[in-house]
Formats: sequence, C-alpha cells, structure tokens
Amino acid sequence: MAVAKVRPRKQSSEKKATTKRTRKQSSSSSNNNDDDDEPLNKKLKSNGKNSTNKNDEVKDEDIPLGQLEKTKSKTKVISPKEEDIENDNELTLSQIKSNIDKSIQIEKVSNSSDNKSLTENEEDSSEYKWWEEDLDDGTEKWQTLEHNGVLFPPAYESLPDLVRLIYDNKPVKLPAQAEEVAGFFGAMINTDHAMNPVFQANFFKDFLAVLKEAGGVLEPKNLKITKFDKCNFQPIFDYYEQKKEEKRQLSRTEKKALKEEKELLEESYKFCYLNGRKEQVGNFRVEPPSLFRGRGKHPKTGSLKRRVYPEDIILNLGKNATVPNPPAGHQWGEIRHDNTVQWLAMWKENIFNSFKYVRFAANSSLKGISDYKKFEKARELKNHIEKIRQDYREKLHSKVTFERQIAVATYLIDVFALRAGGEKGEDEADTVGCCSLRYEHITLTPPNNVTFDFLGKDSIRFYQEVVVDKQVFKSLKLFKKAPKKSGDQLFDRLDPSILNKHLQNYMPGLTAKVFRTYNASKTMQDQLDGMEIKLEQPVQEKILLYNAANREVAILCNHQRSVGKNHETSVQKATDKIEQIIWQKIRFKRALLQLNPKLKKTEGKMFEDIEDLTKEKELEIIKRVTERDLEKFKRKFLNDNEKRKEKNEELLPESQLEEWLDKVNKQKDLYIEELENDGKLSDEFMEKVSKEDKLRDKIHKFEQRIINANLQLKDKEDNSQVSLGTSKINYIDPRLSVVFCKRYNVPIEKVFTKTLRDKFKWAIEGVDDNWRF
DNA sequence: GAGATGACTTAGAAGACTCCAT
DNA sequence: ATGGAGTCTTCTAAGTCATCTC
Repeated sequence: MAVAKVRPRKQSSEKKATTKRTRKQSSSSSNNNDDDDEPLNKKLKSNGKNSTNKNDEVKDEDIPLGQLEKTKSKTKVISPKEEDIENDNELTLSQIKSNIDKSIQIEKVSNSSDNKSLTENEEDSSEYKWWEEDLDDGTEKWQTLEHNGVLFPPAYESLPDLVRLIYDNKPVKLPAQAEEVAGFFGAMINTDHAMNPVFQANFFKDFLAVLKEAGGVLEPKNLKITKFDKCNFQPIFDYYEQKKEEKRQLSRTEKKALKEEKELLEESYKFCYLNGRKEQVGNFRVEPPSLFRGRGKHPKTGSLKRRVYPEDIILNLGKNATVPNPPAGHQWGEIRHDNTVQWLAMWKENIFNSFKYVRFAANSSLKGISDYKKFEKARELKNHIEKIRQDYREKLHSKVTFERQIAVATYLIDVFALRAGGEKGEDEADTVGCCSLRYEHITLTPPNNVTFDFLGKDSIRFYQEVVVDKQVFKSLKLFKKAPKKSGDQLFDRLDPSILNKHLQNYMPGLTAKVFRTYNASKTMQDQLDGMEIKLEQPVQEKILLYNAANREVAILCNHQRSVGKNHETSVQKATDKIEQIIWQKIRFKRALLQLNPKLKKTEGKMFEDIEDLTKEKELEIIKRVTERDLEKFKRKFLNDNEKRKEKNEELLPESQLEEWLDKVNKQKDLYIEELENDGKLSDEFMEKVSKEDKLRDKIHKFEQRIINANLQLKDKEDNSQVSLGTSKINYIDPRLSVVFCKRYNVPIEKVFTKTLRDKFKWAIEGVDDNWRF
C-alpha cells in the first residue's frame, strides 16, 4: 500500500505569511490587510441579532408547509403492501405541496435538456445568500423548521419458494425474519467481507438469534442449524444475481420509468423549510437493515444492523410545524422541538447504541455557514501559528514530561498532519492518532529518522519515513524508554481533551483538527503560488497543475484509496496505445520524407525521432495491432450474429468472418513488408496520402495525441493510490480553487463537480480575485 | 477530572451515471 | 448503439470535540 517517502516539510516557508501581529484580535479575520474589502468578511458578529426575519416576505413557492390551505384531493403515489412500514401512501398536505414543486421541476428540466444544471440551480436556491448577511454566533440554529419526516426502506420481500438456504445439503425453509438475514449474507458471498471469519462469526451469531426469535426452522421441522460451515448460500446468491441481471436488462424506457417512480416517492422528503426557506435534506432515507461492514479488523463486522421502525425515530420540528404522518399503524418515537441542533430526525442503532442523524444537505445554509466558519477559524490560526511553533520548539527542551509530551504532540500534529487520536473501545478496530500512538508505532533510527507505521482512521495505513527535529527525536526516545514496551502509550500524560485545552490558550476554538485544515489549505496556497502557470496554456494543462497541487494536500493528509483491481492492465493498455500512436506518427513522417526527400535537409529537426523505434519494437507493435483487430472482428462477427438471431434474420456466413480476418492479415503483411524495406511505404499507401499539407496535419495531430496521452497516463499513475476528493471536499478552502479558476481563466466546472459547486456556492459567489487563504 | 453522551465533520467504498471509443 | 472505464454521487462508518453527569 503506502510507499516509503521521506518528506520533511519546510517550516521556514511559513514565515512570509505569518508576520507577527500586534493588534488585538477581536473578530476573526478583519485584521488581515489583504482582505479588508472582502464581502465575506463582515460575518461572524459575535453578538449580532438574528437576521432571519429578512425573509418575512415569502414568495409563493416558499410558503411554509403548515400554512398551506387544506385541499381534499388525495393522490396515490405507489402502493406499498399493507403491512409495510413504508411511508403512507396517503399524502400529507406538505407532500402534495412538494409534489407540485416536483412537477414544476420536471417540467423545467424537460424543457431545457441542454442546460439542465442551470435550471436545477435556479430551482434549488430560492436564493438565500447567507454570505451576504451578517452571521450570528448564538446557539440557536433556527426559528422554524418543517419537514416531512424520513423515508423508510421497503419491507422485506420473501424469496421464491424454490430459493432456499442449503444446510447440510438439505434445502431449508426459514421464517421470513431469518431468511432476510440469511439473504444479507447470501447476496454478498463473493465479497471480501463474507470471506472474513470475524464477519462470518458475527453474522452467524446474529442470524441464529433471529432464527431463534422467529421460532426456528420451518422445514424440515426438527432441523437445528448450528454450524456456519454447513450453510450453503449459493442459491440465494444466484437468485440475487439474477435479479440484478434482470434489472440490467430492462430497456431504457423501463429504467427511466422506474427511476421516475423512485423520484416521485422521494420527492417530498428531499426538501424541508428552515425559517420558511426551502432547503435540501441530506440523508432522508432511513438506513436499511444489513450486515454491518466495519473497516479493517473490526471486532463487530458482520453483526446484524436491525431494521429501524418509526417508533425508534425522534423527529425534530419547529413548535408550530405540522407533524408528518407516521406510516400506517405506527407512531413516531418522539417529537422534539430543539432549535439548538441541526438534525431533522435521529434514531439509535443497535450495534454500538450510538445515534444516526438525518441532516441538511451539504448545500444548505446551515452546513455552508459551518463550513465557512471552519475555514475562517483555520485562517485565524495564521495569526497564532508562529507563537505556537516557537513555544513547542522551546518546550521540547522542558524537564517536565507533561510539557514535553504536549510539545512533541503539537509538533507531530502540525508537521505530519496527524489526527488528535482519541481513545478507542474494545469493540472497535484498533486504530490510532497522535495521542493514542503506542510504542510499536514508531521506530527511531539515529541520528533523527523516524518511521511511523500505524493504522489511522478507517484503518488506513500511515507509513512514513521522515527526518524530524533533533529534539523531537530525543524526546520520542525518552517516551519509549524502558520500562515502556510494546502496547504502551507513547504519550501517557495526554489525551485529546488535555491537548485541546492547551491549544485554546493560544486561540479560542483552536483544536487539533484545525491544524489539518490550516496546513492543508496553506499547502494548497503555497503549491499554487509556486507554480508557473501561464494564462495561455491549454485548460487541460492548468487542470493538471491544479490536481498536482491538490495531490500534495492529499498526500499530506494521507488520503488514500484502494488501487483498482485492473489498474495495472489499464496502465499497460494506455502505454501500448501511446506506442501505437508514436509508431503511426513515425510512419507518416517517413511518408512525408518519401514524398519530399529534400525535407531531411531543410527540416532535419522534424525527423529526429524517426529512428526512435527499433525493428523489434515495431514488429511487436504490428503484432499487437493485428491481434487487436483480429479480436475486434471476431467479436463483431459474434455480436452481429447474435442480433440477427434475435431478429430471426439470416446469419452471417463463416466466410464473412474469414474475409474480415483476411483483410487484417493482409494489412499486417503490408506493415511487415514496410519494415523489411527499411520503412519504405507502399505505393498504395502513398497514393492515399499524396498531399504534403495533409500529411503534416496528420503528424501534428498524432503529436498532440501523444502529448495528451502521456499527460493522462502520468496523472493516472500519480493518482492511483491517492484520493484527491476528500481534501477537496473537506480541507482545501474552496475560495482557493475559485480564485485559481478566475485568475487563470479555468471554468469552475473543471475543478468542482455539480455537487461541489452547490456546496461551495458561498465561495464561488462571494470571493474577490485577490483573496488569499 | 473521568467517563458518557450527543452532535457534528471527515472518510473510503460502493453504486449510479456519463462519456468516449468502437 | 454498446459497453467499459472513469467520474460523480450516495451511503454510512469512523473520527473529533463540546457538554453533561457524577
């Protein structure tokens, strides 16, 4: 996985940006000279009054749900089975309202197939630009909140009678509840999870419990299931695979119809009204029951995650909001009116007894405001980082172990972007962060080399060989001194809350995670600053540079992704393809010379690469190209005939295939003849390309293609293990990307997907060209 | 002050969709 | 038109951290 890298970060580069400030810092960033005139900057008033009343005047579209006039009509949406806890098919007023919204939206979308995103944008943001308002810092998150509750997963559908679990070579009929759990496992027997013994054991334990609850096996009557190894899930697996295949085989229109049906069902849950404004809900779907897929060596992986019922759910609504109807025959667990929190609904899951929340979408004002505050806090750290670093360098010499641990921990968090590292329970995967690092996680090699090797969040390996400050090295040695041994805490005097308390002495609100945001965005800014980007460069090249900067940040934060199974093949393919284009280019250059031999003298430079391919290489390419074409025609022959068969048409004769293959082979012979004649092209070929201009044009195009393909290949290889998305979404101040795009005339769509453009609308619309992190 | 609880952000995997070569 | 690779979105696990409780 991770590759050993020595990557000591330069501390000195900070200096320029963090000249010491003497003024008192009362509000977040207004003391930064470089952004005094920046519109976003007037926010975060500490005691400001709520600004929400400005929307008293609501547009028609924005009438709060509860205030809609009653209408008698009931609309059928879908027909869930009676006993389902699917959502009521009797629509509430608000649902009706939402459906109206929906139909408007559908109309809009269908009217403008060529400019879909624009329409959606208009629809989504009933245009509350919070970033143009003064923000208030109080604990109240909202005044009114209305929504339609949550969407439940469909009820379990029993397997057909013939599809059964096989136990001890006998088909077994299970009660529906147990069958469902067996189905969870059966559907995934081809995954890595299902091969993990811990997963299997946890699944099987919970399966047996459910089976017992449900009264045991139905048929054969006295059969007792006791051994996992005697279970054969293949028929269940095959059944679900077949279902998937059937779905895949649906026609375009059928798929579309299904999708529309699904959307209609979801429509009323997608939006809510916050202070009377329409906002998107994020995860309005209740998590379906399943087997828990823990990451890494999770002791509970495979455990049954039980179905959530309306009775389990707490809805959070405004006091005057209409309570959405629970599914027929059910009640909500609780209705709460807590306006100090951002969640719309929550429930307790059964594996850890922790809460799951339904929240606003990333493009909502509340999330946007939090995001904005996060980055402003990170920027505020600019004003303190100098002092913090100075302090921890001093304290590295402290005689007091506690102080020394604080200093080293802060150093590691600052320089290597470690997470805080809270304590973890027995029933969780063994992963660590800074404060929870143990003896065995670092190896010290004099004079001052440190190897980190531990599993971090999500059990992602953190492996780095680095050079550290001499005093840090000494301190770490001290923290590892006997009687400490493997398994012992390195920072035995620390935990995140102690560390954070210490950090807050420097800056209110400063915690360990702020360093990650700060250093990530700072790195991005420095990277972009350090690049030589020219306005007239092709956009694609500029994007590549942007991605290179993004990649540095991702590496800093250790954001990884698993290398795809066919990564290697795909790299090989790309390499082969580039070779083929080079070969073509050379052939065309030869043709050009053949047409006009004088060019060798007048434009010698152009023909320098004409000998780049050895004969052996060329032969290899010819073979490959031939092979590829032969395959292609064979496939075409099969495909064509299959289609003809379906349509009851006459099949293509074998001779047709032979004719095609013959053509390919003849072409191959021509290539080889060329090769044997030292690259002299056939008369036939020369006739086709008789014009010098056209040849030059072709050659130019080949060259462009080679450049592009090489760039792409490089990007692909560099990115194969690094995940750029996480840092772009969470760590890099979006204003950096916006300013980059503006300055270098790159369309914002090239760096932010639609979702990100929505999420970062505040940055896209609210930043001026000279903004700096 | 330690531990539990609750609420929020951050994370990679998986699934859905798109686009390009054929 | 098709199908596969690559991109984007969704899902939900796994962190952080503030606050509450004793």
